[in-house]
Amino acid sequence: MEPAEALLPSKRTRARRGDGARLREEILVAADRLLRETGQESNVSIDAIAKAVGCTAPSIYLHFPDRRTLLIEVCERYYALFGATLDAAGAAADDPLEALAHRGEAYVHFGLAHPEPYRLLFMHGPNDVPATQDIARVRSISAFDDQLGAVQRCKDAGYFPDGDVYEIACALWASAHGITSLLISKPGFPWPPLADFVRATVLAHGLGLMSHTSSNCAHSLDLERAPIGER
Amino acid sequence: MEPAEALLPSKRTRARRGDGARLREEILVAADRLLRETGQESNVSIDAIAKAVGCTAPSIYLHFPDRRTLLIEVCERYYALFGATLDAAGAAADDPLEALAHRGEAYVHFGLAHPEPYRLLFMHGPNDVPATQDIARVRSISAFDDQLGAVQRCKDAGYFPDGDVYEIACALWASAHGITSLLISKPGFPWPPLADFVRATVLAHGLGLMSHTSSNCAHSLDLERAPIGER
DNA sequence: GTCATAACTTAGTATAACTAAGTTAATGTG
DNA sequence: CACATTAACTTAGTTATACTAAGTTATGAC
Repeated sequence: MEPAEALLPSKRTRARRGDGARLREEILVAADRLLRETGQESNVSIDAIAKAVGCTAPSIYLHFPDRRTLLIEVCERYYALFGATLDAAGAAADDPLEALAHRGEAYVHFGLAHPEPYRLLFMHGPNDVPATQDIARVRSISAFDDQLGAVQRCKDAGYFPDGDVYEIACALWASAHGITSLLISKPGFPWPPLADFVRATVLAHGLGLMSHTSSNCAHSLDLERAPIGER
Repeated sequence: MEPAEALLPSKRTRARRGDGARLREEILVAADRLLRETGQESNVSIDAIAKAVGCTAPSIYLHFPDRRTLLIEVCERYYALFGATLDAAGAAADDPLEALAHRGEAYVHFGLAHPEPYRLLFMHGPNDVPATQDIARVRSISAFDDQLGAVQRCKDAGYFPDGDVYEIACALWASAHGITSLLISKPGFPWPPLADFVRATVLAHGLGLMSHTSSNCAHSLDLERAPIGER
């Protein structure tokens, strides 16, 4: 029998050999809890996490290179469910354009339900965390390829005959992101009702690109794919 | 004659009485220079500013309550020109819908030309700086009222007969913001060409909301004004 | 038992924002 | 023109932060 265990709140027992990942997981869980409870990334300090876990601060650096990378991993866990959520929302509609609107609404709602993760993943500066610049990861967490599919189904149904699927997917992403991020940044602004806000954007694209030939506007859209974004 | 002036790089002479604002101005200029030179808000520390100005760190707190408020003021100076820039871009077009597209392009270009100011003013968290939540200031720096006017001119020209001007203005702002902020956040992503990107969004709104009555989509837009944004 | 080493801790550095309390010098007043 | 007032600024510090160097503990193979 080991000596009387102290009754201190969170005295961790050292992990078994080969089970070092246990602490790693506890760190992620604690950081997530702190993020949700405090609602602000800045409150999730290394010391706060260590205290919550019951280990010391330097132990965290055995499992994560730095604080930001740790936080990004916490946030990315939320977005593991993101694609499935959007798909489920889209599947509830028969019409593919309607499905696109549902996906857009679901996108915004998901972002608003988890504002700080959204902010860290999609509203950072270009040099904040290298991981957030990895294109494959960006495509993955934003469910971009699913979005391409959803737009393609619209095109297949005849919705935007002259539109470029890739560009429309980007434009709709940008719109949904714009709504989400503005609502997160400026919650006090008198925004229109959210559902109509999203729907108007999606339907505008759907209808506008449909009636493209009847345009009374001087310029055609002449869409083309770009290899890389230019400043 | 005063004793031999040291030849140190930036030995400030104390301001005259009643001219305390001189240091304030020098601080703003120096912070702006640092922001542009380093390209990252995090590099513009109080110490760095003080060193650049040639004063000591605490002197800065005689003129600004905290670092973030100071930085916001630096950024807002950029956006003093914003409204005029958008107006100029819009004035170059005859057709009001075309003008709206020009405004959108100008919006994105301005943001990309000054990414860090844009980021600090429009991509922050809700609790970062109180000043960024002031609705009047938000309307002012984003040139929202001008945008309302530009949308109204489209409606007057018959562009979106069933559309709500306020909601369309918000939607177009969100789209332009979405493009701008995603390009800032994810510069490595293979975005479509910027001009077409913006144009497609604006024209989609213009054309889509025009052809509203001919919609083959089940739902009408039934737009209505909201008093305040709900989560 | 013993020993290699995975899993941690102790003690510290560096840099950041911000503050308390003092000093310097410009200027209105006698 | 002395001199008191006080705006304008400094010196010296506190606290909080991310992160590191170097040590210690205990697990489990032998």
